[in-house]
This record gives sequence, structure tokens and C-alpha cells, in this order.
Amino acid sequence: MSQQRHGNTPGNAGAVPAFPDLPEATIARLPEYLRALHNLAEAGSDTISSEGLAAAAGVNSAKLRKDLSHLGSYGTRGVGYDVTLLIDQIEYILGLDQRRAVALVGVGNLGHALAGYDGFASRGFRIVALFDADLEQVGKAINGLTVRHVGELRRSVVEDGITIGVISTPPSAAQGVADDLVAAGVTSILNFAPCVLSVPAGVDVRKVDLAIELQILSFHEHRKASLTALPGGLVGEGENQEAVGS
Amino acid sequence: MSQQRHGNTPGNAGAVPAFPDLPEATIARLPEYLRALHNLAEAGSDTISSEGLAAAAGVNSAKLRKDLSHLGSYGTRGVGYDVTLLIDQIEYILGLDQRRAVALVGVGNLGHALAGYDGFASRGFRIVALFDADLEQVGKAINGLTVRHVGELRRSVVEDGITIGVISTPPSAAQGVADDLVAAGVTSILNFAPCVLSVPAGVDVRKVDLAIELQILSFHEHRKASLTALPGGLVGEGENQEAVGS
DNA sequence: CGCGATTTGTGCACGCCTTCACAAGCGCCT
DNA sequence: AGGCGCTTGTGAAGGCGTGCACAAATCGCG
Repeated sequence: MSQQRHGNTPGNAGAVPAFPDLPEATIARLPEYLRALHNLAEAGSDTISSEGLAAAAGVNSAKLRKDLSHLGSYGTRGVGYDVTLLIDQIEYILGLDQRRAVALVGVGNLGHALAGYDGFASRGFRIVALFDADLEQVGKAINGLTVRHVGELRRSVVEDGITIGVISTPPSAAQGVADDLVAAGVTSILNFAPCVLSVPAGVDVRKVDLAIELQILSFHEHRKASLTALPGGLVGEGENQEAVGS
Repeated sequence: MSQQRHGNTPGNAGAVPAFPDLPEATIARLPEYLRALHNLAEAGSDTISSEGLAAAAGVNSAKLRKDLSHLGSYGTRGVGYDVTLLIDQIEYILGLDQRRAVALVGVGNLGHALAGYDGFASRGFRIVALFDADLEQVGKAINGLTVRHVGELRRSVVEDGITIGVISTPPSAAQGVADDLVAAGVTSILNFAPCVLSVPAGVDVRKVDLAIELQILSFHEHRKASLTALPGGLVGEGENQEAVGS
């Protein structure tokens, strides 16, 4: 975790926007709030109470208020939050107003689907380049983009202004790709390969392992099954839903 | 399957295995340990120290020891952990020795990829049925399975012994599918649709939102960018990688 | 203009998780 | 047999996150 004095830093308030250092848990929930807010805006809502937004995002209202209070005071007591103002604020904090350029490496089964996933474009991201090591794949067009050879990655990162790399290769190739991305200057990586990546300090890696999610569910399933067998076991204690995010 | 009293659990030790209630954080890491252990076993390692396993799984060694200590004492001081014994233990705890049957609903872009993802089969799961509401999709064969209409879901859950449902539909259809799954008796759901599902108590929902992961990375990217603009800003303090999991 | 209804923002306490540091235990070597 | 080095298992401390409960603030209405 980055070390960062933020407190008040007296004189540095220049052109640089004050950047509150939010708790990780809060950051992980902001996108959820954002999605709920977009839905509300589309439905014509002008303002929304913390209670209403919390319900739409599936969290506790006190938690939501505390999260939002970290960004500043964007609500009005007795009224609620201004939907569009809050959307702008969260999008600014998340850096989504820049429509970040994303490179995707590995257009196998999963990568192919990710390349065509429209949930990215609609939420501030543009996949601008596809790469693969397999010459069989190179040259193919996916969703309007031509797959390029992974050797061109370095040039593309600079030319296309790529700031985030997505790895959807087999695990054996993932570390090499990560090294290439880092060498090219990418400092944020989303890794779908089931393996641990080692990267230098200053590079952020988030990992999504689809099988792990199933395994966690399997554990709870196993536990529930063993509880039903217990004498007097109260079945179905209130589990509620867990969202990924560290 | 060696049974193992670990705490004290006085008299209730019947035929039902004592089920330690592990911390959620530990559960979320067990699959990671398991993957590392499989790699080690394949590489021919017989035993592994906590230090070594922790490195392979990308965690702190103290954390790993505490996690494993919750399952019981499966290590030998001065030596380390027996790889195959630990694999068996973790797989038992996670309920992976049952090769759970999984139903996948929604064979669009993402669902198609998930249906063909071999990472599931290799880690204890069998996708045994595919469903879609679109009649255009019904009847098509994907990876050896025929897509069926979502109306047959209920019967299939019973007949095929399905315990986990995966939702990869558009968000507008997700709640309906979740209701169907719950009505059919499924108590564990993995949701890829970007929306909040409401389910009765006793049903576990885990959510994976690919765009959210990118948004979190975007935040850190934004933050890093604003730090480089700071006077005397130490760029690149040690971030390290975060894994998903609640 | 004041009052009540409503909703935000937050101080506080509690519990979970992480991390350190070390005693206890095991195997090997002499 | 005894000692030494190595590794596990765990007590304790600290930090982070959550949720309650309430004071502060705003709007609308009489």
C-alpha cells in the first residue's frame, strides 16, 4: 500500500486537485454506487436519499453515507444527494472522465469475450488494442479491432496512450506479458490468468480468478450441506451477498 | 478423510464432520493456496515450508500459517507441510471432492467464453447444462453441450444435481434468472451481470463485475498521475497486488 | 418567522483481520 | 543421547472497517 501523507499539506493546494486518500473498501464500492446512480439518472430521478441509493447499490445506508462523506459534502440535509453532481464527482475521483485506453493481451476463449464485452465501453473504457502470441490469431479482426502480435505491444502502449493492460493469456505466459506491459510503461494490470504476478513497486495488479469464486461458493455449499445434517440445525441462516473486491 | 478435532467442540462429534467456521478472509485464500499446492505437487515437491507456499501464493507467511492453523495442524515443525495431505484437506474443506455440477444461464458473449473455460473442469467443477432465453441460441452446441431453453431450468436442476448457478445474462434478465434458480433449489449463485440481485436468506451470491475491476484500477491510475504532479512527490511507493474476494 | 419533518455527516464502540515476535516441537548431526 | 537449527503454531497488539445512534442542517408550511 502506498505511503502517502495527505493530511492537510498546507501550501500545496495549487492546480493539483486535492486528492483524498479513500479507504480501499470505499474505492471498491464507488463503482457500484456509480452504476446505481446511472440507473437512477436514466429513470429520471433528480435527487436520491442515502437510503434509496444504498438500496439500489445493495449496501447499508450508514456505510454509503460514510463512503460519500470521504469525497466531501455533496449531499443536502433533509433532501438527499444530487444525482448528476454525484455522478460527476465519482467519475472524476475514479478518473473515468478520461476514457482510459485499455490493451488486452491474449485473445483466447476468455479474451475473445472480453474484447466484445460492451460493459467496458459503456463505463468509460476503450479497448484500443488486442494482442496475442499465437500467429494463428494475429491479423484476425475482433469487434472491429485487428489482433496484433505481442511483440508490437511496447510501441502500441506509447502510441495509443494505453494506461491499463488486461491479461487473459494462459498462466504460463502471464508473467512474461506482465513484464512486457511494465516495461512499456503500463502501471495498472488486470490479470485473469490464474497465477501470481510479480511486478515492481508502483504497479497495481488486480486479479480475477473465475474458478476461485466458484470454489468459495462450493465451500459455503459444503458448509450448508453439513449443517442440514446437524441435529436441530437451523437451516438457512441469513447469508447475504458478497461482492468481489479486496 | 481423517477427522480432526481441533478446537474443543465438546460432545457433538457425531458422524457429521466437525466443520470449523473459518474466517471469510481465510476461505477466500484457500483456493489460492490450493492452486499453488497443485503446482508444487506437479513440480515434484513433497513438502513445502510456509515461507515457500506463501511466496507461491503471493501472501505473507504468517498469514498463511494462521490460515492453515484454522484447519488443524497439518504441518510438521522443522519440516513444513505435506503437499498432498494439505491438498486433500483443503479440497475437502472446500467441498471440491464432489465435483459440483454447475448450470450456466446466458450464453452471450461472456457466457460462451465461460462455457468453454477449461479452468473450471480442472478445478473440480463440471458445467453440465447451458441455458438461454433466446430461441436463436437454443439448440446450438457449445463445447459438447446443447443450449436449452431457460424454461427447462427447473427440471434440469433436479435431474442433473446442480448445486451452483452462474448468471451471465444481461442485467435486465438477471433477477428473473436468479429467482428461477432459487425456486429450483439452487443456493449458490455466481453473478456476472452488473446489477444487485435480491435473494432469500440462505442463498449465497457472489458477484463478479469486470468493469468494476477496471474502475478500481482507473482510480489508482488517476491517483498516481496526480501524485507525479506533486512537488517532491515520491512516485511509486510500493503497491502490491490485490486479489478479488470479499 | 418559527417549528417540525427529514436527511446528512460523524463520533464511538465493537469485531475482524493482519502482523509481529516467540515459545514449542521436530529432525538431523555429531 | 544430546544439542542445534529450522519451522510451525499462536498470543498479543495494532489497524481497518462496519454499524449504531445522534447532533447538525435544510426545506416546507402555517
